[in-house]
Amino acid sequence: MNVGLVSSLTLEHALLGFLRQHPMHAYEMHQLLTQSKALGRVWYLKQSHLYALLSRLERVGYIVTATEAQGNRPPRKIMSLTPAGQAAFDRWLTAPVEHGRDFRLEFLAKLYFAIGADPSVAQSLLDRQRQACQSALTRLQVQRQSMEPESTFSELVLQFRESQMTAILEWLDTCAERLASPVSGK
Amino acid sequence: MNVGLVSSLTLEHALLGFLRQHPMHAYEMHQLLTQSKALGRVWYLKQSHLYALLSRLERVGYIVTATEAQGNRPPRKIMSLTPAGQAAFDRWLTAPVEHGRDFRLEFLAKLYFAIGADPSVAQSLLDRQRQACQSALTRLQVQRQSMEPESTFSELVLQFRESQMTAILEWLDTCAERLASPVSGK
DNA sequence: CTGTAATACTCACGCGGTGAGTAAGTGGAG
DNA sequence: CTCCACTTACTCACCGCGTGAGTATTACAG
Repeated sequence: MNVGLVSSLTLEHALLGFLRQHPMHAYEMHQLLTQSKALGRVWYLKQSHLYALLSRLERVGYIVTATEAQGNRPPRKIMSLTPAGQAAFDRWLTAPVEHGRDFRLEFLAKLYFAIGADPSVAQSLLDRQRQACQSALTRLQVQRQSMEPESTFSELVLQFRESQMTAILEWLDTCAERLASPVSGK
Repeated sequence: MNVGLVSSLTLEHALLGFLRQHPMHAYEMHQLLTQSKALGRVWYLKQSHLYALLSRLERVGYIVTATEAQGNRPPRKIMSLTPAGQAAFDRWLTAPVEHGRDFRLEFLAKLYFAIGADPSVAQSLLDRQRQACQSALTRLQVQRQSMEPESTFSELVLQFRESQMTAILEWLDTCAERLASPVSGK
C-alpha cells in the first residue's frame, strides 16, 4: 500500500533482532533496550514509540502477535517473527549503510545484533561496510579534486566529510581486529 | 507560550542569517539555499518547508513581514529581522553545538554564516567549538577508561565516538588555518 | 489497608514535512 | 499575435510520527 512505510522502516528492522532470539512481548523488549548498558547507550525509545513501531512492523507482515490470555489480567501480546520478518532482518543485518550520518544509530545497531549472532556475520557486515565506505571516500576525494575552488566553505565541507569517513574506516578496522581476537568477554 | 517551539528552533536560526544581509522574501531565500553551490550542498529545504519555518520564526517574534503590494500582482511579503531576531542569531552564531551529530548540518551552517560575516567571528566560533569538543572528548575517554569491560559492543561504541570527535578536532584546526591565511577566494 | 513500584498496554493530540495546487507576469517559437 | 512554457511568489490540506498522559492489574513493603 504505502511504499514509504516499508522503505523508511530501516531502523525498525533492529527490533526484529530481539524477536529472532525468542518471541517476546513489547514490554520485555523495552526493558532490554533501556536497561541494557549496550544498545541502550545508542538508541533510546519511549515506550509508546516502541509500541507504535511494533504495530507498524506488524502491519507490513514482519511480525505476528499471539494474544495470550492470563487469568483475569489483561492479556499479553506475544510477538514473533514471520518468515518475511526473518528474511527482512537478515537482509538488513548484512546490508551496509549508505550515508555517514547513518552510523551513529543504524550501523551501531547492526553491529550490536551482528555480534550477538555470530562472529562470521559480524565480519561479513564489517567487510561490506568497509567497501561501501571506501568507495564513498573515493567519490568525495574525486569531487574535491575536480572542484574549481568556488568557495572556501564548500571545500571545508568536503574536507569535513572526508575526515569523518576516514575515521570511520579506521574504526571499522579496529572493530574487525577486536572481534577476530577472542580476548575478552560477552 | 510553547517552550518547545523556541528550544527546538536551533537550525531555523540559520535562516535569520540571510535576513541579516538584507530584508528579502521567502522565495529569494529559497533561491539562495538551493542554487548556491555552498550551503545548498549541506541543507536542502523544500519550498513549502521553508515557508513553514519562516512563519514559525515570525510567530516567536524574530522576524516581521511587510506586505508590499505591487500593481495587480499578488503582494510580496518582505521579511526583516527584529532586534530580538538579531540577538537570537548572534547568540546562535557563536554558540558551539553540543553533540557530534549536530556537525553535519548545524555546525556547517554556523560556519557558513560566520565566514560570510567576518573572519573574527569565524575564528571565535572555531575556538569555542574546539573547546567544547576537547572537553567532550575527554569525557568520552574517561568514560571508556573507567568502564569495566562489560561488553565488546559498548567499548566499540565509545571508540567510535572518540574517533569521530578526534577527526572533528583535527578538521576544526584545518578550518582555522584555512581561514587565517587569505590564500584564496570568497 | 494504604501507597508505591512493577507489569503491560492504549490513545488523543499536535506539530512537522510533503505533495500538490494557485495565480499572475514574461519571453520566445511559430 | 497567440500559445505554451517558464519564472516569480505563495498557500493549503493531509497524514504520519512521536510525545505525554492515562489505564488496569498484581505485588509487596510499612
